[in-house]
Amino acid sequence: MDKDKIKEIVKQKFTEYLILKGCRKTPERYAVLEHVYSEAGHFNMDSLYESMNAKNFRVSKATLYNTMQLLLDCNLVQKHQFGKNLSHYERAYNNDYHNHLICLDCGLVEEYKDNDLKTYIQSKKIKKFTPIHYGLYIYGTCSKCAAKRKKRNKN
Amino acid sequence: MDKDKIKEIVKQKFTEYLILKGCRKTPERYAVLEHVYSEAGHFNMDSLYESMNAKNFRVSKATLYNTMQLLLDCNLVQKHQFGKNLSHYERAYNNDYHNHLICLDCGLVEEYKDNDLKTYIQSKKIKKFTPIHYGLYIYGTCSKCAAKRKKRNKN
DNA sequence: ATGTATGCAAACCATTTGCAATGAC
DNA sequence: GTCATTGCAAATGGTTTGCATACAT
Repeated sequence: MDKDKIKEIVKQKFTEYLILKGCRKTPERYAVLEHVYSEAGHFNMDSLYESMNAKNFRVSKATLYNTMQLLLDCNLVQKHQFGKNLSHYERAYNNDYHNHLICLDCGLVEEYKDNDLKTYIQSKKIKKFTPIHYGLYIYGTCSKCAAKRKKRNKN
Repeated sequence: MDKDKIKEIVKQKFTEYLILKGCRKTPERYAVLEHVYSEAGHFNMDSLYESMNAKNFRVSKATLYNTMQLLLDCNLVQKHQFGKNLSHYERAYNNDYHNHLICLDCGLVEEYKDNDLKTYIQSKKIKKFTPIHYGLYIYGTCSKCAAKRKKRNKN
């Protein structure tokens, strides 16, 4: 789908959510949404803050966190934690579902698509629990670090 | 398998790892391993610290973190982060594989077994990546919070 | 004897919070 | 005009680090 079309739709969804919750429709909130949906893949608060600054839209970290919580609540953003205490985020609407491969040594995160798995997980019915989203994280070593590890273990 | 038998084996594995890495076999390290394998399910650093204190084995937080890193490195412990900046851990050896259901509202974490999924994921070959372990986290609302949410959204 | 591991306290750093000023309604 | 939201700076809290002491080798 067209990127502008997607932005249009998520803006609409966000507006509905803000109205539902009785929250104000501030320019800061829409700017954050706009920038989040301009990011190609994962980002963290610092990188988002920097990229918004670079595009001359200055919001405080406090507002960034506040707005991100709203976006998480209305499922327009998904949050990830890959083992470190730095949260990663990515847009959730119209973002092809993918799992994550995380290198335990260098921290590299790769996306890994598996539609069979997606279908399987989504077909599952879990009693007494209403799933909203999920994440599959596969931890291991990327090819580069696997080589380094081998070498290191010889010492 | 018998709990004492498991402790015996992991102790053995830990010893091998410490020797491989040229690390010292200190009583603190074995005490941490022992306590970790006495925990029924998930725990965090604070709860482990408390439970070790309660059993009159006092280790510093620094040593706890240091030792946990070693146990992670040799795959005797698995680390989880359920969306908050508090890491959870659980023993990894002979611990039936299970996925996690996390309630976004109250933070409750439930285990959820699915052996078909386990088999499926483990059969996957991923190029240029060597998997060591993985985690499937399903976020949503538990039955209690789903009810509360419904009510809240009416306001 | 040597140098790694420990305990303590301080430092770190992502995230949260308190509060005065701003601005959406 | 009212009160939610913002920006700033300070606080929080899990984790990490520096360093003197203890102890495994």
